[in-house]
Amino acid sequence: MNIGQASEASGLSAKAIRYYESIGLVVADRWGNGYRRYDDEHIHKLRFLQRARGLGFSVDDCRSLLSLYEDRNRASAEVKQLAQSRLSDIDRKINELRGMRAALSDLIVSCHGDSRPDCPILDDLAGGVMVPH
Amino acid sequence: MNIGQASEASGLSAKAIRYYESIGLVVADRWGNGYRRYDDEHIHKLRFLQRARGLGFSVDDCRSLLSLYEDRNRASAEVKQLAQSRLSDIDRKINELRGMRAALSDLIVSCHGDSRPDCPILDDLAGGVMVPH
DNA sequence: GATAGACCTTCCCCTCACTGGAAGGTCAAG
DNA sequence: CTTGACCTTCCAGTGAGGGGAAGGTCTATC
Repeated sequence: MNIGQASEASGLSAKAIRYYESIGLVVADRWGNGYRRYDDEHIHKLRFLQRARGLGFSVDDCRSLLSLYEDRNRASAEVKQLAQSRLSDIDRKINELRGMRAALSDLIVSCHGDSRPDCPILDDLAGGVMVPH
Repeated sequence: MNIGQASEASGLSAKAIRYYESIGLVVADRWGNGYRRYDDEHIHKLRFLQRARGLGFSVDDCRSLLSLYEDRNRASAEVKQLAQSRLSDIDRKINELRGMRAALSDLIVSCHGDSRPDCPILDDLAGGVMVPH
């Protein structure tokens, strides 16, 4: 299997796969012509990476997860802890975005949005004045 | 006012202020000794930037907002549209994070998290199998 | 007047997780 | 033999600054 098929099979771009190899995450074998050769084990790990990245784990998290995955004797507690810390990150981000959303939404509601030049959004940004409800 | 006071007054780091100057957002005057000099107008714009960035506007958005702010004849509709598109971005991100959160949370619940090596989180990442409720 | 320390300057490299592109090698089909 | 798809490595860039070096400047103290 060349990198093109590996890309298709894993859902990662060829660029990403080469990048993961360059940082030592999933290192392919080589054919005689220098092309990368992937077997099922590689694809498995690449899919693992693709899914973990999709869940928001950093590449560094993925390195830990992969090594935990390859260690037959690891405790699941370690993995759970990593996942829980990711969950906290996600919750924090969601809350932050909700705060932004509320502020921005208030501003948008209060802006008539026509051709008149006075705009509560800019006024708020300029002065930091709270928009009255 | 030197950059240190400008930093304190605006809530931006000196590095950020220099960066904004380097990309032409807020360009300071200079004293005779080469130090940057800030007046109230500069501080005003820097605070504007700080608030807009805090609401998640990109630096490029900020460039637009600043020029809209400086244009006495602009229509508020333009600003409102920019803000609304930001709001959509935020909603999209929140939904994406909620999806991640749900998936991750399911996995965490199903993982006993003790010293046993079998771990549904890793199993899911490895196989892409849905965790049964 | 010397010196210490706080502040300022520019400059360059680092981040993160890749993406884009250039220059060139390899392979299968026609 | 050529075309086009595929592959290789390497270099540069992204966003939004952060870290730190090397050196200039200001103020206070001795």
